[in-house]
Amino acid sequence: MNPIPKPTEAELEILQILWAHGPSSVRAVHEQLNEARLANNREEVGYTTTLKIMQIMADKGLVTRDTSTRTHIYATAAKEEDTQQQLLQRFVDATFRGSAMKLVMQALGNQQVSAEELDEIKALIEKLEKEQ
Amino acid sequence: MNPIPKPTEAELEILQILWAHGPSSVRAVHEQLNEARLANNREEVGYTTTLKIMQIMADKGLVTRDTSTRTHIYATAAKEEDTQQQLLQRFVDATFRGSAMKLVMQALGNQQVSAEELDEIKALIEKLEKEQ
DNA sequence: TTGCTTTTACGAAATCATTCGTACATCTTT
DNA sequence: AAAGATGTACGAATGATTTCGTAAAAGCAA
Repeated sequence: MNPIPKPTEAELEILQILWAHGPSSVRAVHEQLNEARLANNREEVGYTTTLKIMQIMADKGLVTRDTSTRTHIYATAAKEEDTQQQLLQRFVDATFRGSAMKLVMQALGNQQVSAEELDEIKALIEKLEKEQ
Repeated sequence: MNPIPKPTEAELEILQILWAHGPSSVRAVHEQLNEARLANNREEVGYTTTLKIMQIMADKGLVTRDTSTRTHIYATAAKEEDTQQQLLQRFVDATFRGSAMKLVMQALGNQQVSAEELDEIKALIEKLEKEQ
């Protein structure tokens, strides 16, 4: 919950992989990373680039690592939801001048949200309204 | 609607001012900018810094400018909602692995949204559900 | 053991964003 | 007209991020 240093784009990409796959070696992250990049026609990067960024992330405290074996194993330092929450706050401020409501309206209007998901959101709203 | 080059943080800050105030001179933007920065205890910047960034924005096509008088007047090249939509798409992909629903749930759960705004969102959801 | 592969570490280049100094043009005031 | 204020243009310094080459250590295979 303590404010996390803001991850850069490359760092966030790696955090996503670690959240999705759990603690991983640099090799495993690197392969996932380039797979995702290929799927989005972006440039692949070299192995030592991925390694370097993960080392920087460890320095910054974005990830922890187990160095007890030769192949170090990296894990995220913060929960996905906590990090998302902080990034969301910054994004709302920077892009929607602080209005979470505008962001939600835009997201609902133009992004892909299924009928079931809409129901879930409605249920959450009703729960929130009761709490007030 | 054509994909806009991704604005940097400094550029987005200036876009916000232009959206809020309409076409403006560098001087006017600069004053708004430093006022906002002061209010958030961030560093103020020099006039030529603001000028330079706005010139770069014109080069990139983020803004247009009227140079027919000595004091150039800058205006945003894209509508606020269109730009927000594109930034939102990128943000959802980068931070919520593409799940707009997760983003909305997080935003509703932890950001400040008033009861009236919740009602508005609920109304939008019901409208969307009818359309399906 | 000797050579091949995998891994980490480190440093430096390349790239991108931000900042500002300086120069020069134009307008305003006296 | 001269002085001062305000404006644009441009280039370069600074700082942050990303990229990768090279080296050394550790493990593996013949």
